[in-house]
Amino acid sequence: MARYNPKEAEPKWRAAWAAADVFRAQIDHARPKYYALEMFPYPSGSLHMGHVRNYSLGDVVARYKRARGFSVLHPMGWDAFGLPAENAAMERGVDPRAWTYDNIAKMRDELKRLGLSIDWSREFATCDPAYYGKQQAWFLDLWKRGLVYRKEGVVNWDPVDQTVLANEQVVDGRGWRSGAVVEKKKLAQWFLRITDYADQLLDGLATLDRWPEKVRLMQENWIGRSRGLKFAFQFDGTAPAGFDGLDVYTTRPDTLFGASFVGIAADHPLAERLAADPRIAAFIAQCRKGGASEAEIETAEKIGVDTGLRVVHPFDSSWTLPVWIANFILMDYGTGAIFACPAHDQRDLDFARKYGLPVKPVVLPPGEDPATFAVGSEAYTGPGTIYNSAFMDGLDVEAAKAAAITRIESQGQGQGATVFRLRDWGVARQRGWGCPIPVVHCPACGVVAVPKSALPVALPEDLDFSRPGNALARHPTWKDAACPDCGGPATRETDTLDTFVDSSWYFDRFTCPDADEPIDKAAADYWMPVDQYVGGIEHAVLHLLYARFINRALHDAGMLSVAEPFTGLFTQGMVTHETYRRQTGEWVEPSLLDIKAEGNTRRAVLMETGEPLVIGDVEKMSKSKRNTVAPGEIFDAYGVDAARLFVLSDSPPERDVQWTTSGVQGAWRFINRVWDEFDSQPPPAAASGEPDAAALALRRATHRLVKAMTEAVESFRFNSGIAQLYSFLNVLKDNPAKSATSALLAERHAALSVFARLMAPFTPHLAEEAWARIGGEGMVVNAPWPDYDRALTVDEVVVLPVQVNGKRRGEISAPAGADPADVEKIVLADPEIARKLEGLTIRKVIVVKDRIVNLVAN
RNA sequence: GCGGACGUGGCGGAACCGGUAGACGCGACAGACUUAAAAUCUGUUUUCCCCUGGAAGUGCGGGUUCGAGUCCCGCCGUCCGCACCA
Repeated sequence: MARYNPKEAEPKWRAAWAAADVFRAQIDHARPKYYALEMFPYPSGSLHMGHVRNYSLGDVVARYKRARGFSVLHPMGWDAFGLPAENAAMERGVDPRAWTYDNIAKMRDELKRLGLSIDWSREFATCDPAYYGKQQAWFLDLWKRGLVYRKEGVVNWDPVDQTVLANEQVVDGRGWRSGAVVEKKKLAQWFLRITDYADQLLDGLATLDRWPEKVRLMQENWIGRSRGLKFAFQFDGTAPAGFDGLDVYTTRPDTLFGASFVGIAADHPLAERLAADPRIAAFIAQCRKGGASEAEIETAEKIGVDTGLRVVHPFDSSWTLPVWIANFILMDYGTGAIFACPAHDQRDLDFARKYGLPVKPVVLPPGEDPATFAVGSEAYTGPGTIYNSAFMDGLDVEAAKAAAITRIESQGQGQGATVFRLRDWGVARQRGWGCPIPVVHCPACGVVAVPKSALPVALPEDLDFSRPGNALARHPTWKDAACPDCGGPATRETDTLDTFVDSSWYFDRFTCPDADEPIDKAAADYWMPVDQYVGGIEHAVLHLLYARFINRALHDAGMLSVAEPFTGLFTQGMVTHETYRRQTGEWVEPSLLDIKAEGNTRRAVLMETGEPLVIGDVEKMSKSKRNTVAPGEIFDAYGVDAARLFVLSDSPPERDVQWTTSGVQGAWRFINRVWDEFDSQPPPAAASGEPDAAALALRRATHRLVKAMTEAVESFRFNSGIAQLYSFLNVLKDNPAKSATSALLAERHAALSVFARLMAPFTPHLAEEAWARIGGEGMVVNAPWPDYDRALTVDEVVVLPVQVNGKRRGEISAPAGADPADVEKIVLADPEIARKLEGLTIRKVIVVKDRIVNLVAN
């Protein structure tokens, strides 16, 4: 049997594709367009299996759509700014620019080796001045439109990376990259007004019907829209200087008559104003000390201090409420102040019980008696009828909310309000390896935009990264500039933009990588939106929310016609591997060990010494657990197609896939068996006469395969599709060329031609080699996806299982589409089934056409 | 605590609309080829039993239905996201 030789075939076909320039994307209004995109990689220097999976998945889509006649855009670039380059520079004394471009060169070679259907002519890196200069241009446009502002504010400070983090980049109170506990720091910051788009971003989710429900939900929760009432309490007696009233926000205005006290955050300006009182000062200090980590919040007891101030109830001027400072109220949500209704809010209840404050129920649960209903240690938050509430008595919760809002509005004390959890996006980073914010600070004119003619504001060549901190800020001359307005001496802004800004519009730029404007509208109008975006779930709220925001902002600035950038999103699972440790606890990498199987148990030993190892959990491939497998080594051993095939075949794409050596060997075996079928097929001979039974059966199987594969690819069930290819190969093996009639040989040739086209998105190199072997015209990459005849996907005679009372008791054969009455006759005439029915009377016969027969009998 | 997803052989998984549960692959076992091994090929492989057949079986307990892995109710478990959000 001839072995398939990927070492020879794979480079040959990649060269052939490149020579024919087949993947160049071209605007062609005669054809439907398709934009397939995978999240672009950070150029870390080496390809890992996660990349192999991500880009193989996207490549299946891109190649399939090409074969279906779409004009396809499938580009690639590099998310190239960011801290790893600075860290490499600091640790090894290399230049971050050189380090990054070297890594890009290495990874480009590895990616090209994967045989992806990429239009490489559109490649760029976000650290190219030609890219970030255009980013600076639209940044200034957004500034002009009021979407960029500077504000002194409390920011999340990562003490390890020495930079500011956005809220989205703080996970469990720690920096998303460094893992360091985040500190609060006051700093002048640049913000993008993402909150202006909160409603749009939320409502837009409803239109994204080809996004995973999970991601839409995560964004919905992150944006966190809530509707309620914002109103001001008047102080009883003299108001503290500078305070007319006390603004609070509530989603439960229906419970206003259950008010017990008013609470403010420790960071609230009023609390700070009262800090002259040492008791209050001490309490504020105590609150600030408390960490923001998950565990601390979980266990933190609700504590507070009474300010001594009192405010007047909005619906009863004779009723006053005490004002407390409480640790469970957050300054950065709502107004940083609440009115508390302990009977119907658990936090308020815990607090009220601790400090002996009143608990007065105002919502009566259905079926409860108002005379006896009482709240114990659990607040009642369910539906019910309002009572103890003057003008709201008898209303249900929703009606009471509306009534309370109307009354407050008519009193001029406040109004219905929508509040978001989403905060504006702090985009400035105190880093040298990033896109400079294109402004100068002039002592006379203030903050002044750099004119577009002077863009890009490029990074200097000679940044010093030997020490932590902002290399740009300490550069001796770079920041010196003339003010564009008055010409006087001024200082450049030394903050750079968050790298998530870089990745928020690269897909737009891919449509026109050489345009003078940031986005060429004609090109973007043709290609956008991205029809299928593929990437990891970890970007569910970071990148995917920012990109949606920026795209909308650019749309509103007239640069784009499309508001939502990605109409289809697919989030793929991770690549995992078993972990192995020595008895001492040290991790051992897979290449150093041997797995021995005894029956159903497996044992791992160190290859060199035979030392037994502990087989641990299956986890995401990571350097720290040493459970990685280098793609390059797999490509060398089995070829690229085997690696692609395995990561695509072994699990559904959205789930994690477990890398195993035996699995990739299975894929390699399949490739050789496929090759053997093509290799053993003699040159096409004239088909002789009518196809015989075997040929017809093969034809039907082929049409069934096309149907199954088409449906599997369309619905991202690539693993099932590949299983169909495996099954079909078994059919081919059962009809070998060497013993075939000439009619069957002709049918085999047709089947192989279909097979080559169906496997092309998955194993593109093998498909070309196989296509050439059977004399296919041109390259398979240019061959159309095969069609199928629905009539041929069903057999003429179907085997129907026959159940008696729901249990399988036999089967019969019937013509496809046979009338239920005829099927019933066949069933009743069957002696085997008659035997099973002995002593029973048939009560009912259910015939499901071409599927099953069920006899109900007793 | 809130929200969501998922529980199927030794393993990854299939079963798309409620219609033969376990496709396909991996592993294991047996056989062929071989001096031998690797590779390759052929076969078997959910469990149990009184084995020409039969029973049970998709986390557990109920329900709907002629028929449930699939739908409904209640538990249990695993994973993910958010988390003092007023």
